[in-house]
Amino acid sequence: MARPAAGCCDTMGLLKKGPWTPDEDRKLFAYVQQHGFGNWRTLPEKAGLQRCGKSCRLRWINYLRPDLKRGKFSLQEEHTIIQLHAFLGNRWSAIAAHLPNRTDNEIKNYWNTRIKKRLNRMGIDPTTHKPRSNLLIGTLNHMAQWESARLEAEARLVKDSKRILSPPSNQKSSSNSNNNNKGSRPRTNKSECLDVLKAWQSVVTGMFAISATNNLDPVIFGSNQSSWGAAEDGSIVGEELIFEDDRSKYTVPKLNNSSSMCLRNSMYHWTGPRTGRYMVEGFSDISVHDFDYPIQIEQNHQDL
DNA sequence: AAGTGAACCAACCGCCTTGAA
DNA sequence: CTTCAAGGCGGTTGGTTCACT
Repeated sequence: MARPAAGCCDTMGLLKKGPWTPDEDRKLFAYVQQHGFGNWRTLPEKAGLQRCGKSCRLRWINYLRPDLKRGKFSLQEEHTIIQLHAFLGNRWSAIAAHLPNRTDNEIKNYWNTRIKKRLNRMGIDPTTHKPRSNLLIGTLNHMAQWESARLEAEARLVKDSKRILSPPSNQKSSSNSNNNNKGSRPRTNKSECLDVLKAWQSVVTGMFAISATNNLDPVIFGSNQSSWGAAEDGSIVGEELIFEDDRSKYTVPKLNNSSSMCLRNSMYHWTGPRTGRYMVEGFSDISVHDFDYPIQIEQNHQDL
């Protein structure tokens, strides 16, 4: 095919390239306003521009079009982009079709410079929208250790419970030669395994807290199958963590006897009574999976 | 104040699709 | 059916601005 150099109708190298000047913008805008853009190839000459038609078209579509909405993307727009990208992939024009007054170029830039990086920081593959395996493996190893410790502690609890229940009432544990090797700390019905649970909670919430202090987005780890429940006696201590940046507010509720945390469908899910708060605002795209756990989402006051 | 790297974004490049001849 | 022009699209580049040291 005797086709000119791809991408440009300027075969002689006579046409201007690079940033548009205000004067060029005025000429293009005035011409399109008056005549419309019938044929981009012939438009530059008619409009008195030393540009190729393709360049004019791009300038009009991405910058001069009067219906363009410029400036910061709202949280709602960001949600839409992430969700549509999960379905459509890098089909920017298709995504742009769902975001009135935004250009595909703008969305593409926003994705590549911000959302993509953020997802990466969170250990989520921006292409597949799933947790990255290496992070997952590391996390799973870590979790496996905790799970192992938990099971061990639970086994010890059961064992201790039997021992506590079995002696006659007149025999105190402090006088029991089998039970005095670690001092005479009185037993309570607070199980030892709860220390593991507390530690686990501090690790999990710590992840979020660290993320917050580093001005990063919360990290959501995920896997499947493994599950973890909260203490049954409600003795876990710790406060609900709330932190926020200029756009979002994140809440990590404390675990107690009426709430629990588990892994399912590659996500952590907290369950429990409604607190009026939400888990991780701003990432509903990530949370939208076919799980049957209610996730509280509270709209931020700033956007939406 | 100067230097440096990161972040941002406009614009370009090259390939693909579409529709007319 | 083939060819070709034009428009459309996504990837990439490079200049500018910002933040930090």
